[in-house]
Amino acid sequence: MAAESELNTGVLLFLPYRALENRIFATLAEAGYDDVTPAQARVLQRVGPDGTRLTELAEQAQVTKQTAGFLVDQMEKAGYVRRTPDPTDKRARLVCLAERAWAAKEIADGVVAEVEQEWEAHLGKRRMKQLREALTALREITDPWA
Amino acid sequence: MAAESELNTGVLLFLPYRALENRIFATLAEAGYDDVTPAQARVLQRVGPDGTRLTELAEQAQVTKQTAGFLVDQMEKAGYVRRTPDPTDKRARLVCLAERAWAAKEIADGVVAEVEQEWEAHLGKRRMKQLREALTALREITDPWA
DNA sequence: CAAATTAGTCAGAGACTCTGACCAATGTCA
DNA sequence: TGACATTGGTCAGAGTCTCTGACTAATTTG
Repeated sequence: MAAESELNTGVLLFLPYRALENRIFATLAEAGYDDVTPAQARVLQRVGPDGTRLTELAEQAQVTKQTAGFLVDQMEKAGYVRRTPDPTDKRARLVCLAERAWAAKEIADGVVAEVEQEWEAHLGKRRMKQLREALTALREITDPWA
Repeated sequence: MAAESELNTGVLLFLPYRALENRIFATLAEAGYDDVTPAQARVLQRVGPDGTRLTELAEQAQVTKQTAGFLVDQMEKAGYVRRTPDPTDKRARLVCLAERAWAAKEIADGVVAEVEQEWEAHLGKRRMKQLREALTALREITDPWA
């Protein structure tokens, strides 16, 4: 290789992202949550505390509502979510986190905190803060739901 | 929502990454390269200038060699890559970029440059530099091939 | 040289995602 | 109010992606 960092910013973003994701899945699997697939997790992550509609989940996870429905079906069978009728719209149902999801989420949050600490230890408090600050600002122009 | 940024660093990394990826695929598709799939692209990205072995592609893209082989087969048919015998090892073959891939890569590189400029315009030169600097440092502990 | 390793393929199955066609409830507006 | 468009969601079918397991051939190691 030649000079310092030849990588484009996309790859630079992706590398740590994937490292974190891998850690989360590995820890979750060890703890017995080996039945969540990455595809399911991408949807599960977006379920809000008061439940979220399928269509909204689909949009945010960037899949079709059919796909989202398919994944929610599986997660429902596996005990991660529940569907409850939406009181404000008889067509809709709210996807809500069930017990198993809350428990898994607790573990996942723990891993995230752990990894963030490792990163801060490596970068130093100042650069870690700058990183989060820049990424948060970037969100304004890259996150459609910001 | 409550305070400022409640999002964990993983999500923060993923959001801009996906925004960039979406832009690349959209532009590529407009330019007639609508036959590369995301899965293929993840492998294609890793092909070095002098060709790369299937096994190495598989490792870096984090898929099995069977999967990598399957994707390379398709890209070979579509004219994106070529397989040439590895002069140093009769078992192996080198996957090399073909004409169509070079052309697509040029477009993709253009989009990346464009998006990076937009980001810099939004963040300012200083914060963009800090961002890349922090990400590059992070690579030391998150990139197995660093 | 025999044994272990490494590069890659073949076969089959499961997981993921999409398009198209639908139904039911809601919203819009003349 | 009542037709029409929109929105939330499902069903059916097909194509894509990925994995596990088993196997061949070339290379490396002791």
